[in-house]
Parts: sequence; C-alpha cells; structure tokens
Amino acid sequence: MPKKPNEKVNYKSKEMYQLLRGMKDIMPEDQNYWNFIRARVNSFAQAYSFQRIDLPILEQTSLFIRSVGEDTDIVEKEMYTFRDKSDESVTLRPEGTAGVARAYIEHGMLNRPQPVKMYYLGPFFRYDRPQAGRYRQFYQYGFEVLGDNHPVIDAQLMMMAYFFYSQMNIPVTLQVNSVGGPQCRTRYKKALADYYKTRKNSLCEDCKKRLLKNPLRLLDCKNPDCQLLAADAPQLVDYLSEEYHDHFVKVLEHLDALEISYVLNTRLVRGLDYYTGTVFEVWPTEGNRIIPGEGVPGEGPQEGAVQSEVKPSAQSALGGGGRYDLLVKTLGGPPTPAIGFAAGIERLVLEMKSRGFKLPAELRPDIFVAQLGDSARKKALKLFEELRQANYNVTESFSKDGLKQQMEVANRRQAKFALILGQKEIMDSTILIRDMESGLQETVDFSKVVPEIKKRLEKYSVVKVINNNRGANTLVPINE
RNA sequence: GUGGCUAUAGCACAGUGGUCAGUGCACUGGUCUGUGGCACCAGGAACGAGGGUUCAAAUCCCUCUAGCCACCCCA
Repeated sequence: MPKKPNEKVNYKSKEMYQLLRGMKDIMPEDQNYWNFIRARVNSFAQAYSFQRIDLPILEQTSLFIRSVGEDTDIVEKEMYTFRDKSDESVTLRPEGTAGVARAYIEHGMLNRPQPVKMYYLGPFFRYDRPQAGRYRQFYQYGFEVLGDNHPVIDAQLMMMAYFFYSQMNIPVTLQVNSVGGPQCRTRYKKALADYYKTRKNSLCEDCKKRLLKNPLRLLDCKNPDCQLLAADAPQLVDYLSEEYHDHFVKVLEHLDALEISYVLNTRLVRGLDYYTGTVFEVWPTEGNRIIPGEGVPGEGPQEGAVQSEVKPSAQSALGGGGRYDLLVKTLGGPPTPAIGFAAGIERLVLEMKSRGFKLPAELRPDIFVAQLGDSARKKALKLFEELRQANYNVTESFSKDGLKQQMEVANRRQAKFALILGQKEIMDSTILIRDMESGLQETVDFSKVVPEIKKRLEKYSVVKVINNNRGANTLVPINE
C-alpha cells in the first residue's frame, strides 16, 4: 500500500518511553557474549565443585544494613529501598553475599559437609550515577565458600578468579591485601590519625573529611600531595594481629607457589564492612586492548609502565572479594568463617569487546527450505516440521515468494544446504538439494530427502566441539 | 551527591542562523515466480523534549531528560 508522496509519517513519538536512567537492554546481538560468560561461570563452578543457588532479588532492608554496614555508601545512598503493601521496608539486593549468608543460616547449612560452596548469577541494583560499565541494574556472578578458614581456600578462590580471565586471554593482576579484624583496624586507624594529625594542613579538602569519617580512604586519594603523604603513612599490614598476619602470610605463600600475577597492595580497602582478613580485586592489565579512536601509534613520549598499584580507571576492577569470617555470626548464625568473590558481567563484556574477542559464530542452520508456488509452500511447511522433528537445525522464509529472496536469506543465515521445492518438483515428487558452499545441486526423490540430507551433512559433523569443562575457550550451549 | 563535555535516520558521521537536512553501512523492494555472496535502481526512516531570541534556529540562549568523562564509590 503505497503512501502519498508528501505524506510524512513519524514513527517516533515525541513522547517516547525510554529506559530508566542507568538501565540497559541486552540486545540479541550481544547475547553471544552473555551466553559465553554464563557458560563459563557454570563450567568453572562445576570444575571447582560449587553448587548454584538462586536467591530473591528482594530482601528485608535490615539484612543489607546489618551486613554491608550502616556507614557505607551502598547503604547510605545507593539502595533501592521502599515499603511494600504490608508496610515492610524491602530492598532490591545491592550485592550477593548478604543473601547467601542469610540462606546459609536459614536453611541450616552448617549441618552440611563443610565447606559449603555455592555460586550465583543474576541482577543487582544500586542507585549510583551511571557511567560506562556501571549501571543501576547490573549483573554479577559470585562464588562463596562458607565454613572453612584455611588459607588454601583463599588462594584457591583467587586462583579461580585469576584463571577465569587470563585463560580467556584477558590478562589480569590480582590485587591482594589483608584488612585484619575489627581490633586490628581500630589500632590502625588510630595510628593513621596520629600520623595525619601533624600533617593535616597539607591534605586536600576531601581528605580532611575522610580523616574523620573514613581514614582508610586517605590512602587512595588522587591528589598528588595526599599521595606523597600516603606513601610514608603507616601500613595496615603492620597492624595485623598475629592470627591475621599468619593467615595472610600463608595465603601469599600459596599464591607464590601458584606463580600467578599478583600485587600486594597495602592500600586496597574494600567498601563493605563485613570484610575481615584477606581482600582482593581483579584488575585487567592494559595489554593489547583496542581503544576505539586511539591516536597514532608511536606518538608522544612513552609513559613508564602503568604502576600496578594505581587503578588505570575508575570502573576497571572486573571483580573483587574477600573473607567475611564474622558476617554469619553477625546475622545471627553460628560462627562461620567464609570467603567470596563476585564480578560484574557488563564490565567483562566491555573488556571482551575492546579486545576484539572472537566468538564462535552462532550454530549454522543445516537446512534452508525454499519453496515456489502455493502447493509447494504447503508441502514445504510440512517438510520443515518433519526435518525439525528429525533434529535438524532448519530454517526458512516461507512468507517470501521469490526464490532469489529466499536464497538471499539462506545465504545470510549461512545455511549449509538449501532444499528447493517448486512446481516442477511437486509434479514428479522430487526435491532439489543445493550445497550452499559449492553451489552444486542435485535432484533427489522427495521420499528420500531425509537420508540424502543426512549423508551430505556428515562432512560437517567432525567440527562439533565438546566442551572439555576445564575453562577452555570454547562456546557451549547454555541452559541458564 | 559535585563538576565538565555531548545529543542529527537502526548504526557511524556531515551540516554552526538563510531553499521543511546529506553521505556510508544496514533495512525493504525492483531489475530477476526457478537460484545466494556481485552490480545497478528505487523506497522508508532523523535534528532528545519543552520553552525563548530572530523576519528566519539542527545551528544562539534557558530548563528538563539521557549518555559519556572526572570526582565520590563500586561490579
């Protein structure tokens, strides 16, 4: 139905619905990345004996206040909190560990063989200011080990995090530190305060506030003057109690033995209150990343290697975690040491894209069914279903009339073979099989089409890759 | 929450006050009811929203919304 020449139709309404701030659609063309990551998480979980747990997105507000900490940014300004119809204060989960700890207690998991190893993958919510790789609804996967405080557990979890990325050609460095227990931190904060008391005037405005509110943050201020001061400030590791010190030393010994790339970063402090002892983050190392619009290579003076203790950019941490030996008890459960690691999926997708990560093409259709004429269309529709039930990956474009158009679709979808059914074929009960790669085609008896297709598809069967389940860089079909 | 930059077809861009806006890719159709990758032709589709200045606004100003960047912080 042709329109009148001058009649302009605007398909975009002036008052269009749009995404809420910080929300994001994951489009079909990106699903390959997401499927790949989900498959990888599942296969790592299986290889390291973690069992999946799916927790509600909505929990009691107090769960997060109690676990994450009242004075943290997450609780103070980033939670989606509201009252439900029974006037209970509920919160969209801002992180995963609190829920896992809650479930551990609620389901009496202390009666299971320890440690209990669980993983999760799903959406989380924080009302933060959006930026690249930072959304208000974001996806994280996480691994938690509860009920064991042996240092080897820490090392193994870090190893897992490390190889999750490095084995898919995303070079990463582990940033490792120990924040000790509450007593260690109290003593350390006092030492810090003493150190800064006499040097207060050289601090930037922000840091003067930090001195009162969150002295640990003084150490990673970006201001050059503050950094100078921070360099000589007392270090947290020197204030660890013997117990925490010994534990941390053993963790580092394990890491050394593993020969993986890690940095002892004495300034690494994490933003949730429940951490005790070992904390770590996974930072991508800047090798061979494709930065869009990057200038001419070889131009300008080469800066020294990026200092590994300075984050290249704000959103660059791919993941992080640490011990939370006191959390389960804080939430009313039995004393239960635990450690966890969680990472953001959006950031990993960005990283994969910026490195030109090659994904295996979608599974190609085996067969494209083309038809010409009404009676052929009827027969083709039935044939399609028969082939599908015979477990072939079959595709079509039945609503199109022209053979040319249909062949274009077949080509675009990279079908291996085309079956062509026209009036002539209907007349003598045959069908055309066209090999889309060679262009060769043959007429075969219609009743023999399935065996004939089967015979021809054999040349492709060798390529099927079975996932070896050890983190190999292969794409596997997903059941989320 | 603070500061800065930006907003033109599905995507990437051009147009910086003067014919109700161009290009490339993509999309739909045609050349071609019997054959895909190529070619040629045609078509649909946009100035983020609202207000102001002006004879005239995509272009200048204000507000809002959103994105990005730097903080804050985090995944």
